[in-house]
Amino acid sequence: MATIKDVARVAGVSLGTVSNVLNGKNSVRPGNKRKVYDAMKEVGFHYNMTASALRTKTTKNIGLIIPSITNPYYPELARGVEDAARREGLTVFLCNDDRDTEKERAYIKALLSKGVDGIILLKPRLEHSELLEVKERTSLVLGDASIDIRNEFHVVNADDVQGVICAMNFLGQNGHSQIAMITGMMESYSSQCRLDAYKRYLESRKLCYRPEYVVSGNYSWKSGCRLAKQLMSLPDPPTAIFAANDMMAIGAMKGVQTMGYRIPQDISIIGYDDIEMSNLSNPALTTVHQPKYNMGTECLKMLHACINGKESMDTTKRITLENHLIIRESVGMVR
Amino acid sequence: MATIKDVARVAGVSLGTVSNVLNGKNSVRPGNKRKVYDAMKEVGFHYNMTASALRTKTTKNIGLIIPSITNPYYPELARGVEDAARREGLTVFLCNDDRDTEKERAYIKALLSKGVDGIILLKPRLEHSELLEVKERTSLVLGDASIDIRNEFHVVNADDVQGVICAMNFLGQNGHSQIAMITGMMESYSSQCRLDAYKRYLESRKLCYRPEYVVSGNYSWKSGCRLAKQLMSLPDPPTAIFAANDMMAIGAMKGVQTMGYRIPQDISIIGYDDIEMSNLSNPALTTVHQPKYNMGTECLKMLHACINGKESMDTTKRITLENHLIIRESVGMVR
DNA sequence: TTGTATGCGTTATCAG
DNA sequence: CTGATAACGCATACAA
Repeated sequence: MATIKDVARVAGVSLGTVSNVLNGKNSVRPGNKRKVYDAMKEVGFHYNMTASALRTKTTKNIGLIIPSITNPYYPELARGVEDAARREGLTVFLCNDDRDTEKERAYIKALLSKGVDGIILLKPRLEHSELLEVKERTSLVLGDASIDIRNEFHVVNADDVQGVICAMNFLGQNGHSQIAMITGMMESYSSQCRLDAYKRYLESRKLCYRPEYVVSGNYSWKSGCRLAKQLMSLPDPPTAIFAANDMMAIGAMKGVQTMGYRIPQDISIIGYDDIEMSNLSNPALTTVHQPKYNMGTECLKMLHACINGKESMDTTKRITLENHLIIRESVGMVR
Repeated sequence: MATIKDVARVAGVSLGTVSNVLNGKNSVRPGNKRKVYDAMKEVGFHYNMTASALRTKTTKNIGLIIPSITNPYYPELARGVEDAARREGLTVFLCNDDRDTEKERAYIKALLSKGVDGIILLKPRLEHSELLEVKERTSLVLGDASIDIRNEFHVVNADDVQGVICAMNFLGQNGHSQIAMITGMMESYSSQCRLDAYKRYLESRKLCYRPEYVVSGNYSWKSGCRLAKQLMSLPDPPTAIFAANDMMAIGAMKGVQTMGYRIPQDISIIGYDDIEMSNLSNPALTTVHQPKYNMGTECLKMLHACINGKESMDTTKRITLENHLIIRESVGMVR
């Protein structure tokens, strides 16, 4: 394997000079630059980033830890991260933590050991103190994270309460007052936010909160299917169901349809996320669009700023992205 | 940042000893081992894999290059790779090449420079000679790749012709003889395989091949929707449509439904891949299941074997995984 | 079993 | 502008 040493020898210049042309330093005589390039070709030189990393203490690698790549929400976000990363010359380690704290910890440890320049951690499960330790050792950006009161972390979130209000308002405009909710897993911060926003909406409209209208799923279509059936079996079933993600919403559609209900004539269904498949359900799903790709790019931009030390006092430490409603066919006027 | 040097000093042993306990060499006196561990805690030691990588020339990192993470086919495969990789202590760089040869080349170059121990390349677009160069520099496993006559590469494929035959047979059993096909992009090797298999099936059944029944999509649901409509507008429309992936199949369902056709009474539709969403279409999609996750784990196993030099003459260089049919609701007896 | 010295391929420092 | 030389943190021969 040819090294810059070989290049230097063949080019008849010194190590330092080769290194300089490699790093685009302009303090190299054009003639020498030429010679170096020729020599690189001649000896078949390949730059070794590992050596560079050891010396400079920067690897140009970052870690992205997501709950699950199988959940269609995350690939798009991951894509946003990757595209933005490539623009900055960064390569990303993609890691699934399966919503498992141990796995999350293990991946962080591995990434740290590999000397990543930074980590983007989505839906962090580690507790405050551990997160602080990570932040001590590398640049850290949190996504979909609960608020840290003390403003200690860099975080980018989507505006859950605004998104829920969007959906609930639209249901309200369509005359719905009996609105059920299929929440996500309640350990999750954003699930709590969404449920809170749901309750607050009800309050603001002087609608009564019915505990039996709130059920908790696990983001899978199967749970949506099962819970929707359960909801529709209530003595006084809802006229609309709001699911905390599209997978569950689509499952819910399937569930109520097998019971013989028509959507949206008999029951309205609204989702959250706007995954591609929500176009394809029958009827097409009305849902809250989350700016997934943008969340990814924003995460990376923020991380990049941290890495480059532009994260001074005045730098934005917190970004909250807005959602918006996508009106399709699954919501109708109340009967 | 504490190094093994610090640990050695604090533990009162030598550098080499610390290195030995780190690498699990059993030739360390228990007492010393203990002292080393204590010292590591005391000085807050963190292992630096970059340094190790420079020295040993192995990074424990690998690259996985896929066409698109947004296509629901790949996340599951990627997941298989990741899970198997973790078991081997490998971390994976995930890269999307967007079916763009330039991007593919760029990613490979970057990965090589980062010293990955191996690369899994899915649906390779680079030509033979370039691939050979890559193989010179690192371990390489190809997935979803066209056959290399000379048996020069390690490759894992799904059995396209067997999968197509599965689908066509099932259609045949249901009395269909007018079967249209929505293919993938014809630059792709597996698209060609599938089309070939389709033609051969027709031939074997003495059915005539009608060019107007074969249309070419781009894997998106929109193309499936458009092309299905086109197919149904033919003077003599087909009784069944076979789409080369589920996204197009589901799009096709949507398309024919908007034209007023009922599935499967008026038209049967069959897909390929068995992505999760195919459970959720209405009616549920009958499709060919591809062992996506297994393809991922098999790719990694093979790569791992290559890395460890077990890739001698007798080692399997080629694996072909079987598909199987998932019968749901979108195919019916011909009217 | 343990210690010492050397090198992995770069970058950085500092004379020249 | 260029060249020599010393790190970076670890692994490995080899000597003890």
